[in-house]
Amino acid sequence: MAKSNAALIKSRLSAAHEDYLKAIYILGAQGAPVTNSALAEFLGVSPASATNMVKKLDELGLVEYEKYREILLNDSGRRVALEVLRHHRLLELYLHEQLNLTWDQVHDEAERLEHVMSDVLEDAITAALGDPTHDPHGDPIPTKDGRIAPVEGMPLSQAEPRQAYRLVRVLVQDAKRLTYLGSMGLYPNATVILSKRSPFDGPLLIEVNDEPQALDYRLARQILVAPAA
Amino acid sequence: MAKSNAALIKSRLSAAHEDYLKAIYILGAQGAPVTNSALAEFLGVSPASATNMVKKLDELGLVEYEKYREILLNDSGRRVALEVLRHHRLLELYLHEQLNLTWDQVHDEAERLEHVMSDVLEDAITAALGDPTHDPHGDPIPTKDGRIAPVEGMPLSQAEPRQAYRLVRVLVQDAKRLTYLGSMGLYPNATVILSKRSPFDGPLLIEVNDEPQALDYRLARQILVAPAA
DNA sequence: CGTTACTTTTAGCCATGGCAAAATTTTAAC
DNA sequence: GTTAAAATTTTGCCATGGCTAAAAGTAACG
Ligand SMILES: [Mn+2]
Ligand SMILES: [Mn+2]
Ligand SMILES: [Mn+2]
Ligand SMILES: [Mn+2]
Repeated sequence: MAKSNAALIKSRLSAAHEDYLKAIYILGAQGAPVTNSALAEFLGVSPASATNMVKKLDELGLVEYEKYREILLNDSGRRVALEVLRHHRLLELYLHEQLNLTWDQVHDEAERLEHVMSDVLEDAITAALGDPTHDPHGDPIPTKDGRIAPVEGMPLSQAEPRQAYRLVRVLVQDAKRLTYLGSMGLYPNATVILSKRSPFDGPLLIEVNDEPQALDYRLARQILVAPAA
Repeated sequence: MAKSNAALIKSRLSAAHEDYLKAIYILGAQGAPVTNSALAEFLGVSPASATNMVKKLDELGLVEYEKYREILLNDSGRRVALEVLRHHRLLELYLHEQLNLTWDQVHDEAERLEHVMSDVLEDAITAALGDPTHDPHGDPIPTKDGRIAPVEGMPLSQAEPRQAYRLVRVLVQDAKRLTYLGSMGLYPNATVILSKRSPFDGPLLIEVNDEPQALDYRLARQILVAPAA
């Protein structure tokens, strides 16, 4: 046979297919079952459109799917999803490190580039970055053979007061919020100390690299930290 | 008005639109009138498909077109074409210079990336390269405001024997032939001397950076040179 | 356990950008 | 000028990936 089955499948996948698979992976990684409506909302399409595409992905042998049930990636689908996610996060890091795009600019750019990147370019970027493991938001970059580091860290909202933590990951996606967090120095590897909690899920008083800052509780839940080394 | 007319038009253009406009520009720049069949062949689509798209481009106000006649870009269309061409050639150079792709790999990659590159990325690449004027094949890069340097150089096939020339541009597109030319050192800025012509449009004996080489006449016609400084 | 609210699928539509085959127009040859 | 060849357009088709509205299924509540 000239091509592997995997290569045959992959060559037929459009950007839409890839975004759906990646979305199913990301939603699944968040713990909850992947429903049609969650998928549709995540991708900004109608539920009818999501049903339509999920049926196609099932026929292509990329997801396990039965009407009205949870949508599950199978091994083939997960492999594709992780490859696209690798592209995305490598691109985000490259754009940030080598081309000085800000961490709130890189997502939208990577969202398009991820679908048109050749293997040669993927390898060139990997080499230029020295085989990196995490993107600018602290998200782990899947390896070329489809492995991905487990989620580390706990929400800053649950940190012990007065302990020094290292910021490991920012789950915030919104560009404006990222800009704001960056203005406080809340990037991966920043040193963060929780000085004081407010009652009623109120704002946290924190120190970021020794600077005092106030941080909204909802944002603090989306910032993951680990005890400082 | 919130957006300029130009911005309104541009936001609706697909990769297909952009490739057609770029193709019309490139074919036109080669001197001959742009016919439907030439356009179809250049893009690898059927003549019916080309007709269909050209009609759309006419309706969008990007080309001047009347049935059975030559296809002409108007100012709007030329502006778009030059912007896409700028993307293409900036990308080719960036991929070659910064990511070490070979000059025969960059075209296919740029052909896809050119359509999904934001203004921010374009500017970042421009800055990283120091506002370059020519791509790895010696093709001029249009400026951001849509100007493009005129074609310089004469075909190597018409060079004066024993004179030192500087290679300025390689019109060859085929990846295999580019690899071959590269193996002889026939890159832009190489010093080339025509040692001897063969009769009957036969091969040329040349010196490339002081190394003797034999070069097919048909390839020599696609290599442009200028008298060495 | 039946009714209601919610989710999901189905049905039918649309725009895009391809194609092949047939019809038409232009061009070239006589 | 007529005719044959070549180029171009028209016609009708297809796959893709959206959408809305209507139908159907699932789940939750009293
Ligand atoms: Mn995407
Ligand atoms: Mn990220
Ligand atoms: Mn292109
Ligand atoms: Mn080029």
